[in-house]
Amino acid sequence: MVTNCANCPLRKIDVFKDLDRDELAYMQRFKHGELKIDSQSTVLMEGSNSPQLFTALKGMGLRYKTLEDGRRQVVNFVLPGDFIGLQAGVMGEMKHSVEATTPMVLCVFDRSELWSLFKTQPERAFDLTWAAAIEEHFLGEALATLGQMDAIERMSWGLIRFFMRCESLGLVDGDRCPFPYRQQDLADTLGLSLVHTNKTLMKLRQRQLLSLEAGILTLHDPEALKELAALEIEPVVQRPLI
Amino acid sequence: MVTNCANCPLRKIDVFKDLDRDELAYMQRFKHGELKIDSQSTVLMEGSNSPQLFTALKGMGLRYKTLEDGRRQVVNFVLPGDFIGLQAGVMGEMKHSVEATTPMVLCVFDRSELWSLFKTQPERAFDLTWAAAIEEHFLGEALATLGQMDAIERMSWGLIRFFMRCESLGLVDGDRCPFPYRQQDLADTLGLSLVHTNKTLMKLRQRQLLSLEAGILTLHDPEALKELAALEIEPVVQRPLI
DNA sequence: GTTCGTGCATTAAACTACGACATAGCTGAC
DNA sequence: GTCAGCTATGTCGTAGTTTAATGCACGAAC
Repeated sequence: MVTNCANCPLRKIDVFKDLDRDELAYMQRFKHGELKIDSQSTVLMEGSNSPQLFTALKGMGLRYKTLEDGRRQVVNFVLPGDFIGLQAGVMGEMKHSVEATTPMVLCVFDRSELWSLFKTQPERAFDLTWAAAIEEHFLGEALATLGQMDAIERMSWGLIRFFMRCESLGLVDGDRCPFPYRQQDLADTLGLSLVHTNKTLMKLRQRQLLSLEAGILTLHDPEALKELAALEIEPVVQRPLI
Repeated sequence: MVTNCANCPLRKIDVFKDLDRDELAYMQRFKHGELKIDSQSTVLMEGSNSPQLFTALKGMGLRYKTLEDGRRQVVNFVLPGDFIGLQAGVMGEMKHSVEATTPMVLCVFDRSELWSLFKTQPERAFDLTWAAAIEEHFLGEALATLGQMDAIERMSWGLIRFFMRCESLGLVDGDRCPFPYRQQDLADTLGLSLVHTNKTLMKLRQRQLLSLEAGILTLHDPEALKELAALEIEPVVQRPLI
């Protein structure tokens, strides 16, 4: 456990960088531990009584909301380094859950420890807020996509965005990156039906812009895709705003 | 100026509560000042070189993104107490702007002061992060709305959400609240065309669920609207998560 | 006062992108 | 083998967009 936390990506993304040289003290202070979950298992983050916050360490998944009638909206893909849980429990209506699409390792720590973090480790708190700002920005962009763009634009946007996130995590090999999601997941991300998602993917494949099979996404022509996405996409900024 | 900051809503929403008894010191420490803008004027928040953060003090407006081809997505309505500016400048593609739809008063302070806030006033920093979490949650809900709901559901959701925000600010009089927006603004919020927005509004009016005229929104049957919005809406929580 | 212009709400008619449904193929699990 | 879950395509209906015309309030010019 402790050894695992030594190379905890929390540090990698600088959210808790330089926390403490003593790993044991780190564990104790934040009461955090490791949680392994299988592929396809879900973590429900109900209302404010979700006492825990997570950071994804390994694996991939997705974060989504469910409506009572079964409709599902994927809010974002979950990649290593992502901080999850703050956004739950603010208001109380839709169910907010995280599902692993590959085996995952999460770093868990107690929500009650958050306040002490702000008091004792302002730098880390600052980084955490910065992470929230990045997420907020991403959601605004997603909102514009669902509100204004058609199927092809949405698909291009979604796949490029995912690819670039992988890129910044060093998960890209040439023009290929892992993509452990089903077309249904993509549909629920982009606000399209499964069928239409499939057809849109086909169009892009036929235009030789990408291929998507066996959990591998390949972008043959990222530039053309960016054109289609109707926006000039810049890489994700990692550095703070001071 | 200083007197104006004495009843600065920053305190009201507890983001900067109990900052300093001395208003002058408050002003000096955060180099913040007052900015009055007319109705229909806009503030552009380009990339990371937007050096300022705002809090809305008085009036209403909207925060939106613009695509190169002119399409516009309203991200959220701006009401007194809203903290704006963190989300800009993280990545760099769509233009992010704020437009006043009534005369507004903003409280401005320097982005460079943010870091000192985290070091010296952890409680305020904590509240700020909490505010970001609320916003993040709202955006997730908006995303689910644009991705999964049809026109009537979207309209019901949007108007109820706005009404409840007004409620929590004490701006509601009976079943009426101010609504200083055009139908085009609503359309760009909900991802609908202007004509369809109009038709949808008409349907809801004919069902006696609401009326919307002369800048006043009246909800005759909030319960029925909540049913239509396909979600059980809870009031916005103001208290922190410790 | 009339006349024009401008901005917004309203309504109707033509067109289209997308969803619903149905069906079939493909793969791996058992 | 069968069964379950995912992908692939075709047809058709509809919820939505686009365009355009009308009305209506308000202000400026004269």
